Amino acid sequence: MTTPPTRTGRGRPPRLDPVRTIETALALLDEGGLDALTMRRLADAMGVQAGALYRYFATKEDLLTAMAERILAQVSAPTAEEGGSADWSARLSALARSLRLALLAHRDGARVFAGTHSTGPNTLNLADSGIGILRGAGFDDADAARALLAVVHYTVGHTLEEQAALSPAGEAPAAPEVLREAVTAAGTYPHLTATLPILTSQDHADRFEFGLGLLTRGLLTRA
Amino acid sequence: MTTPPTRTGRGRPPRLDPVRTIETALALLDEGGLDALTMRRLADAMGVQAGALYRYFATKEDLLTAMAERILAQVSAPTAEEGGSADWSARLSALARSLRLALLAHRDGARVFAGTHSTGPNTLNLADSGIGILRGAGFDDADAARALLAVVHYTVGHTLEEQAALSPAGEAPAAPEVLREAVTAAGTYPHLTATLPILTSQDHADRFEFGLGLLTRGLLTRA
DNA sequence: ACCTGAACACCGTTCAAGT
DNA sequence: ACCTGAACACCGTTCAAGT
Repeated sequence: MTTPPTRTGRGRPPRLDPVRTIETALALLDEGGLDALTMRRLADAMGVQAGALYRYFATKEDLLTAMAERILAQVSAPTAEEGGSADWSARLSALARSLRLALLAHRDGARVFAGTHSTGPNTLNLADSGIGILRGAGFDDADAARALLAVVHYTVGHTLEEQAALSPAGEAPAAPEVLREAVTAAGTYPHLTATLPILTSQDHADRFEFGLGLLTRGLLTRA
Repeated sequence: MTTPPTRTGRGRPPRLDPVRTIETALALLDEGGLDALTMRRLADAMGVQAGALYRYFATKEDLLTAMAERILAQVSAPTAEEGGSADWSARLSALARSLRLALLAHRDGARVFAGTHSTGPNTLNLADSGIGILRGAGFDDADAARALLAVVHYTVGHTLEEQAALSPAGEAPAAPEVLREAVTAAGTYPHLTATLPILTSQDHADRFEFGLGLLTRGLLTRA
């Protein structure tokens, strides 16, 4: 209890360890968004010179990949009771919802995820359990894999847009206003005009559920 | 025929016009990808100093938005004979395929599209005709709008991934190798192991069609 | 009106040198 | 082994001044 914090080797303990660095980077992400996350600012926050970061991350992209992997730690693979007994479509939906929430948990989380290609355990677990749900439901390998990819791509595409509409945080006139303006000004978009209330709605959860429902019901016709 | 090119006003004609600037920017995008497209390099290509670009585009983001709008010019709204007589699900699928191809027509096209929010005519036409197809099929306003958004989000998510796997162009070991390595090394991903051939397949058109089929068949159960 | 020149406040990355 | 200091080769953006 009174041991100095993390004194694993001899020599003086490094000021920089990858785990703390990734967590600090996520904190900076939440504060200022992806564009404000620079190697220099991260180094500052870690009390170190910028060049020192490169002993643990070869490039900024490597750092971002590690961040994406860390973000997916919040995805709960539904092997537990919550989804273990439910039917396959409910379990697949739960996985997709969990992915969306994990991405939403950090500012620009979807951008970080979409811009990297992690092959870490959290990422692979997500994919493995998703495909497992579908194979367990009787889908063949090709259908199970392609269906999981479709669900992930939809989820990322949706959340990317959801966070883009969210990130400006009160700078510009905000997307809905701009769209309403453009549509009404032109006057040549009857279907956009009719659906403007839905298109400018901020009920992103509802939107997400609708698309997710299409995918799972489409899958159901194949089962 | 012998008139000097584009002599519309008096005074000397500007060296910089927005249309040529956007086209040059797209050419630079195709050459080096999004990360290599800088305002300075674009200025160079236009034979001008970097600051001069700011008379026509307030920020780089504005330029990127104009590029996204230009990219969508290749999307053919299926009001013509190709899709005019087909049923609504075929027409909606044709629109989605057309969007994917337009994004694929430029390097990092999906990234440019996903990172911007154009309200130009090409963008609005795409959305209006998509929603129009669905309303014409009998869907109510809410369902038509949310279905079109789902299709667009899926298409963007898919194409983002498709181009990410494509862009490196032979630098790193390429995504499929890395994935195979990570999965086989861990040995704890039975479903990934079983579906590795599909997951590492490069038949992106097939993958896209599968997800698109899920969405349209899911929609069919609502019609 | 349109563009130049030059600056401001930054970037990611590398690498000899220190401790 | 781990980090500093300092540099290299860039960025986006602004703005007085020229023509």
